[in-house]
Amino acid sequence: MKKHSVVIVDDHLLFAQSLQGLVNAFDEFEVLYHVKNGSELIKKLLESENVPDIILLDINMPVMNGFETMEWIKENRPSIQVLALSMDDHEETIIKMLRLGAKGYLLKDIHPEIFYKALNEVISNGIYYSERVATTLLNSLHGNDEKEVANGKPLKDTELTFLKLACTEMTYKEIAQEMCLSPKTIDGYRESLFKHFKVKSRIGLVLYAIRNNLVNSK
Amino acid sequence: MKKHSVVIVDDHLLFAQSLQGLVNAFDEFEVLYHVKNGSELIKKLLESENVPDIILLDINMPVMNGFETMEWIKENRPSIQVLALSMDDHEETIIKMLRLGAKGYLLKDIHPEIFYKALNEVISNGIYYSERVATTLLNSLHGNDEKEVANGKPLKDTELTFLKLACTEMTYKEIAQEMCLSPKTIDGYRESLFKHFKVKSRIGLVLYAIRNNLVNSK
DNA sequence: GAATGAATGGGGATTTTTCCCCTTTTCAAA
DNA sequence: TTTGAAAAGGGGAAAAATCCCCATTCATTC
Repeated sequence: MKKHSVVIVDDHLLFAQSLQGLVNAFDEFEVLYHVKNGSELIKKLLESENVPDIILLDINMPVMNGFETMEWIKENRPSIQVLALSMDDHEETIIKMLRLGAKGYLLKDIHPEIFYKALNEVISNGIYYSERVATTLLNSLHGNDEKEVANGKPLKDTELTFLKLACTEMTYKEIAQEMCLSPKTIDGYRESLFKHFKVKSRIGLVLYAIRNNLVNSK
Repeated sequence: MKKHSVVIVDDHLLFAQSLQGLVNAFDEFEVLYHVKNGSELIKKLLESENVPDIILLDINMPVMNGFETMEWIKENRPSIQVLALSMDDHEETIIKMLRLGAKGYLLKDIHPEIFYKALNEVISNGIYYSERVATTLLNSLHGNDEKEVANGKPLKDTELTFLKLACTEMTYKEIAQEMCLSPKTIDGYRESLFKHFKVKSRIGLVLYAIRNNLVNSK
């Protein structure tokens, strides 16, 4: 029986190496290779005709993160089953990744047996949702429509730009100059995002953005 | 030859399991057991007379984190060599952990061979500093005295309490009420921390606190 | 006892943030 | 071509944050 091939994309070498050992311990799976980020993955995929069955994709990586990488895979190698792999259990991150086409979302603190189950499920069913991820998805649907819009709708480019700058020590006046807009327009963005995220102050906005990975916190 | 015994403390089961496989693959080491947090570790240490040689200690854990656990080990099982294990490469975290008595600080993205080297070093030399950690330590010493004081001196309890509350949507007035102090005293803390951390605004303070794990960002 | 320094707190001014109500411009759908 | 919604921008005021200078208390040290 031919083993299902797995590729690991994770910048934490220790984790990647350990994970590779774990996967190889399963009879049905074997690791083709592992790479440190999306760029390296794409290079490997382009230069090799050996297409993996499954990609285990970390989200938080330097150089090219999981979201960008997922987009590329969806566009160029749609047949590969991608399982997102992250420590981040925030709703927005999970939803974003699944919308981009990931077939499952594994939290790094799951039990190895569940991990094994996930690999099998994604091969046989083309999808794997853990209970926790399914619950998260349900919760996001059960909220009122307002919240659904709030958490599901992607931010416009200008809003995201503003949000990133709001997560710095710049004043709104400086942000306005930076974005070549009137301070009043910036004030409009601010008010809009306050309502959108249900926060009461710029501090709340920054905390929300960081907690939900809308900006790089580090 | 008796193998050196290793205990893993990490809430990421997948990582812990994988790491266990890696350690067991080394001839000189074997994993005694792994636990999910500090509380479980202490329970195991107390009920078993089999004292491990090395503890691999994650820092970010629910229930009982790495700092608290380290303090307990230093107090009650000082003979055990503890290697801190974290994704967090921020200066304050590293220094805090080493001051608490960790014999080394491993970043989770290190190469498995370096990991192997670290295990051996901590057995033979009682200490292992990676180049990156050593550099971080050096940088923290090479800064001017002001910075050394700023980054090395632990915060007073009141300041830390204020800092945590400042990382919420509360106004200073509300924080003052919460801490049963005059708003003016709070203003003093604020100004002091601004200078201490070289930030210009409350936003800057929040970002600094989160980036340096002075508060829980999530 | 005097000096030093930290913790606490006040006065007061300026800047920034926050909020609400409004107008103009733009741009695409009807 | 109209119309309607979204984006951009404005006025103005209240609240919060920021800053600087200073007073009191209290313990420690010289």
